[in-house]
Amino acid sequence: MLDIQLIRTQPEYVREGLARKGFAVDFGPFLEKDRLRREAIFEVENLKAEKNRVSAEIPQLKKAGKDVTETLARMKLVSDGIRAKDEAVARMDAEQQAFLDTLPNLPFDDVVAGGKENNRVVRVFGEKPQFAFPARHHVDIVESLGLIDYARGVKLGGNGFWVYRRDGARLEWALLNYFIEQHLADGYEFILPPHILNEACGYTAGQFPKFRDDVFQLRADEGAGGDAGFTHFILPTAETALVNLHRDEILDEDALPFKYFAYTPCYRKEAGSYRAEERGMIRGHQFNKIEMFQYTRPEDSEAALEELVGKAERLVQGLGLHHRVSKLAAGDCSDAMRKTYDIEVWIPSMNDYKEVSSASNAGDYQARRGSMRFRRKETGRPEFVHTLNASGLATSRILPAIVEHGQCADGSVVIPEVLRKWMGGQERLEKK
RNA sequence: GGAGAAGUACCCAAGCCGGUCGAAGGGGACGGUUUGCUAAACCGUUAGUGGGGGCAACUCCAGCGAGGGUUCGAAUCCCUCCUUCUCCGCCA
Repeated sequence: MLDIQLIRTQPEYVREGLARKGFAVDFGPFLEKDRLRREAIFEVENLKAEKNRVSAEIPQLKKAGKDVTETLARMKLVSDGIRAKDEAVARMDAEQQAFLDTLPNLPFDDVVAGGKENNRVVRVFGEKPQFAFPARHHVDIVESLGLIDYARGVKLGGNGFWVYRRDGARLEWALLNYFIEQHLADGYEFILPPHILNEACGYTAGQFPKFRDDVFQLRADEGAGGDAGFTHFILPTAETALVNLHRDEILDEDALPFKYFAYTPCYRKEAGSYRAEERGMIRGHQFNKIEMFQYTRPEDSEAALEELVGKAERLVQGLGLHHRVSKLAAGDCSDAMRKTYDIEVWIPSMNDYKEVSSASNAGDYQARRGSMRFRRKETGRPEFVHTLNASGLATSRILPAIVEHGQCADGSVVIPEVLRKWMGGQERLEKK
């Protein structure tokens, strides 16, 4: 959610920022409605003040033995007026909130306008691997080595699911261990959150109401639940859980920044997004990811974003995978984000880079939605924190990259050094 | 899953047969007096927050788990939901 005060005082600045995201808006009608809304609030609050005043007098009048029937009748009218005006204000509030909910976050000033085509590569690590033999697709490799069982994944869950087996499961787990070890070494707190979250979590993250259809929702029990009959959903990323950890809290300034990481599978519908070139495990309904998350003071969030990107990059570098880092144009950032870097790893079979981490600064957008604040010692006043998130990392594109980058002529795969201690010391994945 | 009980400010807790109750009391915290220092004692302050109006001083509204309802008036009565505790059942 954007600061309504900012829209009131600098509508043109906000309009321009949103335009860079490709979001066109005219605040004229909004500001006029906002004015009427505040007028109505003023009126109804004056009525309430009168009601309170007279209500305090009634017992005294009674005590003095005066007849209050006329006063009661008059107050009945006042109360009816309050009720009617309250409803009108509630309608205006709801309309205003609905409008504010549609507004994406404002990109930072250094984020360029436009979509994907304006993304800029800021760093490159390593080079594209060259093979002296016909390089194979990761699906062929993992199937021939018995690492991933696609057919049975489909049997169990349908298209978009797979089963890790033997060294495949072990490699997946080794990756997660490698990530966890790094984050612990960097002083991040390890979180294992619930995977089933309530409605408010989706709202705070900025995913609801717009992206409700992208997640798996759980139908409420008979008689319970919200309008649509859904009260909970399965998280599409651990970010959704982590951003809600401190919802409705006022934090100590001294305790900031909070640095968290969480492991969860991510569950996504990915409806209609299947593409032939993404066969395998590039885009599934369930994938494993470790998510990093920070709560910072506003003045610290830019540095925190660089820290998060750096951490994600080092993880990929530790695996020896060729990758690049891009700064996204405004239109390619998620709605809730002010600035985003993507880390993309080279997938030889696709002749392309695929995202393995996205690091973003949400500014106070999520903090406003979820009311996450800290008390500024200098002023004693609460302020909204900034929230940042970054994958660190998603495995489902790392594992294909590892097997394709490390493949040998004999069909075996070299295991990255850093993972071997979780692979029983094995150096290679071989046909058993 | 069933049956009970409870949710009040930073914490504990009174109020709960409706009306100067936005809320007694205690603890804690903060400030002060006393003091060689500390402690103790005593005095004082302590609803934060969100939202209106006002240049401002200031003022008003909301708020006793959440949301509705009854009433001129609700912490107090009614309904729904959430959470916690106790007991029973079931179970990894």
